[in-house]
Amino acid sequence: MTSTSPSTALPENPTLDGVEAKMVSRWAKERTYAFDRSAERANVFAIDTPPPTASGSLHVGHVFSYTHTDTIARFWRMRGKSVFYPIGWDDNGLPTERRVQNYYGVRCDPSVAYDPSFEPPEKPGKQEIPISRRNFIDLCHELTLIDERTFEDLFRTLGMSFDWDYQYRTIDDDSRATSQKAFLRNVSRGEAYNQQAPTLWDITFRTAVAQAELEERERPGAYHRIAFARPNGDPVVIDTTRPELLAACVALVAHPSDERYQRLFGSTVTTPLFGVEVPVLAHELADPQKGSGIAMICTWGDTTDVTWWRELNLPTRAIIGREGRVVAEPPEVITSAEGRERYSQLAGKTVFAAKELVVQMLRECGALESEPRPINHPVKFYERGERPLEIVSTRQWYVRNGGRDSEIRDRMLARGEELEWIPAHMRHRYANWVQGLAGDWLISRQRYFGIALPLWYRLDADGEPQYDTPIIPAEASLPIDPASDVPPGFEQSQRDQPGGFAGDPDVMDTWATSSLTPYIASRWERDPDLFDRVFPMDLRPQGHDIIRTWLFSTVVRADLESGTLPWKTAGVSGWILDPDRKKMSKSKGNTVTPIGLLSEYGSDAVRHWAASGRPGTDIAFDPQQMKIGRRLATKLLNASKFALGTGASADDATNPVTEPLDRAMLSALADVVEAATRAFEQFNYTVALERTETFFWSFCDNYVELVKARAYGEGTGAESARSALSQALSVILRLFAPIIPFVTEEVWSWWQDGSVHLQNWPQSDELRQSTVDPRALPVAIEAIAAIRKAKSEAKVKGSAEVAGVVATLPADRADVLRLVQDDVAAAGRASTFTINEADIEPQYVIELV
RNA sequence: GGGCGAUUAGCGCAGUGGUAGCGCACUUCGUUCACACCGAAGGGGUCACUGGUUCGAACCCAGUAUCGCCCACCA
Repeated sequence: MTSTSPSTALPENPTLDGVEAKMVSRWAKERTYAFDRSAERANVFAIDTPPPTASGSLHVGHVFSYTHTDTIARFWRMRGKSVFYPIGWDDNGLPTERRVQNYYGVRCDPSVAYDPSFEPPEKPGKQEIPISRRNFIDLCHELTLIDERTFEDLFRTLGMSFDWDYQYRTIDDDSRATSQKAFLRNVSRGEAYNQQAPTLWDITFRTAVAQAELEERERPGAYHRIAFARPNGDPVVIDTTRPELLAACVALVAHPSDERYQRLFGSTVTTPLFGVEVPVLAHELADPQKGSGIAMICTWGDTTDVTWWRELNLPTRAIIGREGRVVAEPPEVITSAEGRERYSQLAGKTVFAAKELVVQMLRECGALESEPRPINHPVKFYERGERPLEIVSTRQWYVRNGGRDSEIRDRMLARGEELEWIPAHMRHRYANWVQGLAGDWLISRQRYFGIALPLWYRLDADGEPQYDTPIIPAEASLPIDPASDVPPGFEQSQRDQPGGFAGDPDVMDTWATSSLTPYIASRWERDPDLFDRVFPMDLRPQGHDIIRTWLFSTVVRADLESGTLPWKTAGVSGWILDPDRKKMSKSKGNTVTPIGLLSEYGSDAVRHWAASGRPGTDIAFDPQQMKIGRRLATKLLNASKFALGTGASADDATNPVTEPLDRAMLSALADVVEAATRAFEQFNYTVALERTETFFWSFCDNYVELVKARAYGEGTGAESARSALSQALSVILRLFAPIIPFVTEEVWSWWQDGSVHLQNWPQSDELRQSTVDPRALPVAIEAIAAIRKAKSEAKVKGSAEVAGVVATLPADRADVLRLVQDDVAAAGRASTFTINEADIEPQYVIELV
């Protein structure tokens, strides 16, 4: 049989130039990656793709982890699954607000009236322009759309096989309706509640912050030794880093077993400066080793204060307001004229200024036992904030997540056990977090660009909101904006009037919405047919830094709403570290933008580099590594052209493979197929790549060299060679396709129909040869390597003629060598080839011309 | 303080009981004959340390050290 396939059209000079653009447009036009929604659930592979933060920028870390998921998606697609691979954009929340603020030079001021004709300046001015909430939100929508277009271009260039018809935005109406509906279901089942309570508060952004958004930073501070007075005038000295909270002091506390303070428990002392009588109490959390062993409890200097305040039933004397300044009114308990006068000097001051003044006052009245001793200590910050958090009493909405309820906590821990984790040890991070929860999930935020809490409150005759009985909208009316929509049974004129209603002014935490991505992407209750085919999903890919936020909150929501895990497997990816092994992040300024990498090395090269990072492991960024994939892609072009240039075509794959070398090569390839398949099934794209790549280079360097002379000839030997080349190339392209989709598609297009990405994943049994000595290939390689070595040592070129080769090796290996003798002689350009048998290590004597 | 991970060639990394590997970098040689974004042949490692298990340990066990990450109540 000769090569007659009309589809074979080899390029003169194969090149990678322009291949990305060509394939991106072809895949879009042909809808290569469209989800087949007629598939039953069992035949679907559904992925809960992380929606990138639209206001950020994509960096090389995104390229890394998104590539990992894409290889898995492509593998399952070729295995015949209908792959549900949507993409969303996380565009609600504070990051967007900050970006809009900087990009346009504006500031949201809810007191400003809406200006329909407002246009932002060309360039941001020095002074931020105050604009209405509605204008601000319009700009958020505008800018995120621009950003998302840029992201889409990058993802397409990278070769992500998303189905772009299943896009969502976390701020679009569908996401808003889903988020509000899920929240209202939580409310109706008693899983969400509102409460006035001490709240971690960011004074810059003026919003409450959840436990999951905290981070600790080392900050300089100082111990201040302050003397309280016993009724008899004896001093009791405490150490504090927060002397400015003295007016908020409600008690002193020491460890119950601390002998130094035993006699004080139950007695009272008087605060300096303000003359307030406070009790001395005992509590296990007081650490005898810290400071003087006795601490001042204030409302509230830190989370320990909150614990003490709650467990010891102490009164509230909060003095720090939402702006981070001392409030105007002193606590009622300060009654002395002197105390009230001192307080009035503090009122309105920032925490920092108040601290200085209190220290000065203490010094003047002799209550400062010694000068402040500087220390460095951990201080809690909002992860995006720049000033330490304060604790302020506010009313907020919470969702029960096990933080205050051991039954729910145990259930969430069980979910963590039920989930398959890749890599397995990430399971501990989840358990660690859930076990350490300090309270329920605070989901309300005092911000603008977010999804509104879909509630109103009745106002009583005094205009006070009735928080216990919120007015809940009908699900069909969602999404709603309580700031402009009017609840059923009320008139707009009753807004904010006594006896009328008020809209909840807050928005939901961004995680309250992104915890619903499995519901948003699968169009929960908007498209029940789709939902049933894809939920619960198969895979959640994500970074390990957001196990405590995105992963955990998604598990919570699915447990509460559906009583199930949201997905079967969590694939946790590692970080990209810079060459100094520090995590790359924008704030450190050590990020690498992917666009330059993609254009310099090509998408396949960058993907190859990404796929060489094992699941879950951090990897140091080194642009040198991009060259490996580039070289592979180039090799694939040239080797394919050469193999097909022998005349091998798609039709030849059905020719009988008769030659031992060919049969041994195909059997070795069958082993590779099995290993790669097993690896991919375990999400290990790295091992799949490594096995395929090793085989491919040996295939090029050895098998193709050994067989080329025969393949160019005629007869059964030539037909066998061309069949083996055709089969092997087809399989190799398919094995590589998930990792390097561009070059494989390019080569496939030269000689095959359709997209390589829609072909069946290769099966080992199609390649496995029933009668073959598998040693034929390694023995042939050993022989040709010996000839090459002799030529290299003699410093002659590889194409030099060889007068004769004498091989001496054990009888059974000699038999194998005889099977491939002609191929070796041809490839080595040896005119005579003699095989002797002896029970020694194989030995080759090469006589050069 | 609790938890998790890492430590293998100059650099980046594979290798989980059977003769230490890959890529980059390095050395030498080789381009009309698929590929210079190339090929061939080389050099280079007490597998962090100390014990133990085993016929045999980079691998299993115990401990130590160093680095990194996560968590924990900031006096």
